[in-house]
Amino acid sequence: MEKNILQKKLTTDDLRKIHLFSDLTEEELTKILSFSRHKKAGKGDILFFDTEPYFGFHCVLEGSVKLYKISGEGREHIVHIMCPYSTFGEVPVFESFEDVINDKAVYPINAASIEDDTEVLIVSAKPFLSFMKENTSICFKFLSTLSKRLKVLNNHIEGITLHDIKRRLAKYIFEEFENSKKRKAEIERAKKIKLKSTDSFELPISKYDLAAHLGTIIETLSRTFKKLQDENLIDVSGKKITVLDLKELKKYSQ
Amino acid sequence: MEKNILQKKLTTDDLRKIHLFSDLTEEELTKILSFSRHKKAGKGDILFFDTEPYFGFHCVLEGSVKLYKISGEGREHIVHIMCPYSTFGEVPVFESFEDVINDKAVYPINAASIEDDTEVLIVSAKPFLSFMKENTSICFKFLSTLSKRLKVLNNHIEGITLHDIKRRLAKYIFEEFENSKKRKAEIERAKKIKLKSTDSFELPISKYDLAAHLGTIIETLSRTFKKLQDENLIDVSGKKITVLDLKELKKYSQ
DNA sequence: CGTAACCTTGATTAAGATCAATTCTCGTGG
DNA sequence: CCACGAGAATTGATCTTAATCAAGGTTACG
Repeated sequence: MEKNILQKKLTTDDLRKIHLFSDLTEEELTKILSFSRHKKAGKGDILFFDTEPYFGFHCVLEGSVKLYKISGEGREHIVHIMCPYSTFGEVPVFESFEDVINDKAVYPINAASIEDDTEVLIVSAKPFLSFMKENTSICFKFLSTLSKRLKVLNNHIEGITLHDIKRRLAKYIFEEFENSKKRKAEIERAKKIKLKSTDSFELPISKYDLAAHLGTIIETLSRTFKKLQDENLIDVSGKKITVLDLKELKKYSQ
Repeated sequence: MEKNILQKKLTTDDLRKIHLFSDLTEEELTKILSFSRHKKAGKGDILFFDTEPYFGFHCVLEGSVKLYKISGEGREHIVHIMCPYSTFGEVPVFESFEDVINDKAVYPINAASIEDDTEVLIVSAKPFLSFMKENTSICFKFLSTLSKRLKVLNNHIEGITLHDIKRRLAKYIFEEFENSKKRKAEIERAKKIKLKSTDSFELPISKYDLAAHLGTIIETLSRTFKKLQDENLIDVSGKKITVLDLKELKKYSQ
């Protein structure tokens, strides 16, 4: 089973699923494919690291990717967790066009896969910049993407600076629970089946990564899970979280 | 001295100083002026608050403005401090065009003036959106603005989550010192004069605001200033900071 | 010169990190 | 099928940082 043989060839249909490219024509997508490449990554594989010379922006096709910073002592803080069809590492493209052209741009953050069989698309920045000059409509998509990201970051900062860990965890669980319900409804709609309803969901990331995302460490996370459990808001069993009191959880988390 | 009489009329020259509008034609600037308004604010005056219905984006013309979040207990965290000619509150414009059109957008953060005689320009979002459809070149400016902001926020998160207060303060002082040197050089160039060289600068914001920006409180900030002073890195006298050991300060701050 | 806003300093407390020791879980190979 | 070991998660004891509470001191300004 040679991996290289299995590696599928990217098509314009793959690109079309990416929000950023959703309005482009077949011809435009083919153009983008011509300066893009495809990469597979196992759990923990680094896609790029902070201050590494910039090549281009990435897009998750399969699996998930964490964007994180590391302190001098090796402590990690996960700023973003990217899911399929979202782009990342675009900031340098727009921050300074000159720097990209002159190969002076660098990645502003670390990125690593957090799942096995993660697949990403890598779009080379320089040809993309000239592409964009002729296809300005894509600018609006980027503006929307970056604006949403800014809002997420704002909320992230708010959480870290103004709420304690219990609240942050409660908020994470509440939001992840709502997301899981949405995803489930999506599947039911797409496959026209009815899934059995449940108040449980699986944590999509490891507890280690969750701690690093909430700005804490795994021991504290463990204790905080227990506190929420002791208050009968949730039940924790491995990665399975059962929401016992959604109303209270929501109230508490905001 | 009636304030309304003194209030000067905005001209296209005022707009031209704003990076965002720097490439626009006289005609385009006049158009923008037609749906913009001018506002004066004293120290502490609120420009908009979190979740308030969205009207449009702002730009500092004079003075400075803080963007901040507040916790349930009233603790404040300053995410950004905006200086003249920088825009803020643009995120809702791009985050969802529909929400803006349907008057469903809200401001994502609080904004207040932190100086007396602050002046801001307020650009109405709806007419601006249609303006932008015909002037897509301005998109690139916005992309650049938002990208830079994302980078700043990333660094802000990094500081808050991975560095202790002493390091954060050292970094702030180092950067502010470098800024003050740049500003001074700028003035020398513009006015063709030679200012006497110095290792001092004035804190551009109150210590209260600085604490809220560094993610701490004023008592801790005071103690941290003292620590840096005891280590002979800086000297503090009111708002005047003298850098005694720039090399060490830089080394320590990163 | 009086008072309010701002800032500093000290004593105490609390949240969460660190260190250390188990326990749990799960995949692997005998 | 069980034993083993590695990585993940939990739990406890202790320590550190920074927040809180409380009291003075400075400065600026009418």
